Amino acid sequence: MHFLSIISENYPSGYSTMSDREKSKADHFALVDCNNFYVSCERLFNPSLEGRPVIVLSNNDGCVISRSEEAKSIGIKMGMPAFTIPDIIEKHKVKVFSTNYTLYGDISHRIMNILSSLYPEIEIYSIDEAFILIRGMDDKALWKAGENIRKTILQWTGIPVSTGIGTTKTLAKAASHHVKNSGGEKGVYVAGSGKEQDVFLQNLPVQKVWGVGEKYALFFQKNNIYNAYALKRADAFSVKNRLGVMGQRIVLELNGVCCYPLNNNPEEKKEVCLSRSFGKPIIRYDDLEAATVNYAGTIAGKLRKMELCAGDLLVFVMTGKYARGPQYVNYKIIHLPVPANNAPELIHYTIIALKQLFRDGYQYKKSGVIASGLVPAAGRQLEIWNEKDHQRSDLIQSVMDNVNRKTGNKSVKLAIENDGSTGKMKQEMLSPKYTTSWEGILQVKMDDTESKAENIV
DNA sequence: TCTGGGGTCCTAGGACCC
DNA sequence: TCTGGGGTCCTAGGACCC
Repeated sequence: MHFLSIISENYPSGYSTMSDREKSKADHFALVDCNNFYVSCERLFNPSLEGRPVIVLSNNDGCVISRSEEAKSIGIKMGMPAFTIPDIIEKHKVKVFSTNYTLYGDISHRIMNILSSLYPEIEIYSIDEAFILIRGMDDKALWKAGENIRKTILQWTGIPVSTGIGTTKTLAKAASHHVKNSGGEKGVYVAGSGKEQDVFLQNLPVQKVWGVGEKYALFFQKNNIYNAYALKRADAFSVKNRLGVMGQRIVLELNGVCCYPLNNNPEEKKEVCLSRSFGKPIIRYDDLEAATVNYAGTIAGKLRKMELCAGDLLVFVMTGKYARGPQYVNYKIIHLPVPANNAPELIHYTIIALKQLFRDGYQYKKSGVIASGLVPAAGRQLEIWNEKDHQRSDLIQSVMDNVNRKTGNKSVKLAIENDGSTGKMKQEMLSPKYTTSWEGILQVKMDDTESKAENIV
């Protein structure tokens, strides 16, 4: 049965009735997106990587998470496990990097600063993307603005970006997708309006529309909707019946009805999570505890930085989902008697949970801690019975924080926190922290005939 | 041997209340 | 066959994002 067989031929009433002229000058969203961001970061400090296939791997050197154009063209797909492609790497001399978040985070920060100096109405959407609001420009001016963004960021940081522009975030996303696939050398596309926009949307497969994942794509295809244009013309209310408001919003946004305004003042986080796969499977309880306790300690630090306390702690453990042998996945939620953000308490409850979760005879591959029920540290409710212990833990923590601030990171830590060697990640091809660590700074050698940059670490 | 990690939002259904 | 009805709050799980 095709639930979407009623396709609305006319614009549903109640939608925007602006003239084309008014529309063209309306507010626009621009999505600025760094091209192959992690690879571009690696190339910044290693020019010999230009023109070569380069990839960056996820934690534990697991999957491919960033690819240069050359790597894409030889068939390396996003998310491929690295161990399945040694022959391609060998044959094409692919340069492989472990992920270096310290470096990428720092470059990202610089780019976002530049962008927000150009356009103060900005929403940082991910490490390599931001939405900005551009007001009162016509198409011609929008193209110019996009080109200027690209030129400025390239000149000031060396990172190439592309910009997609449209009257909603979904249209801006679609435009950005178009830039990357059409190899537009200007690095800009404006979704435009009328016939031109229809053609552009017809060329966008429905599964590439922002908000359409595997399940939604399947549903649309079953209903003969294969591209963004067909989805735009689908009846928003039929879609809502089957997919809920999320589906409806996608259709509305494609029609230029804004459902997702710019969020330039993101509220505080709702949860903080830290989890890792282990380099080697863990069998003993002590090792599992040693690895997991550090996550709790790190989360406590993040919470203090955000001036938040956690009301609940979720601790989980799991065996490798691809491993042979018995499988085990379990979690435990602990409601803290008093919201906390000091390491001693979070670690205390993490251990209580872990002891209940641990079963002998399994090869653990991953564990994690999620803090939720976050409340502002200043306004938290104290519980009279626990106040004494609580204040003691807070005091210990603040003394440690003070010492660490003066003497450097983690020079004082709890005895139970360890050096992180248990369950350590595999990172065999890590580049230096070029921009955030003295040891990582690039050294330049000059002689009479040539100049070359190399890093001696 | 080797397959990432950190998020958000929505919804259905259960518990509970009057 | 029929067993009250309506409301709120919470939570687990699903779907999606980068």
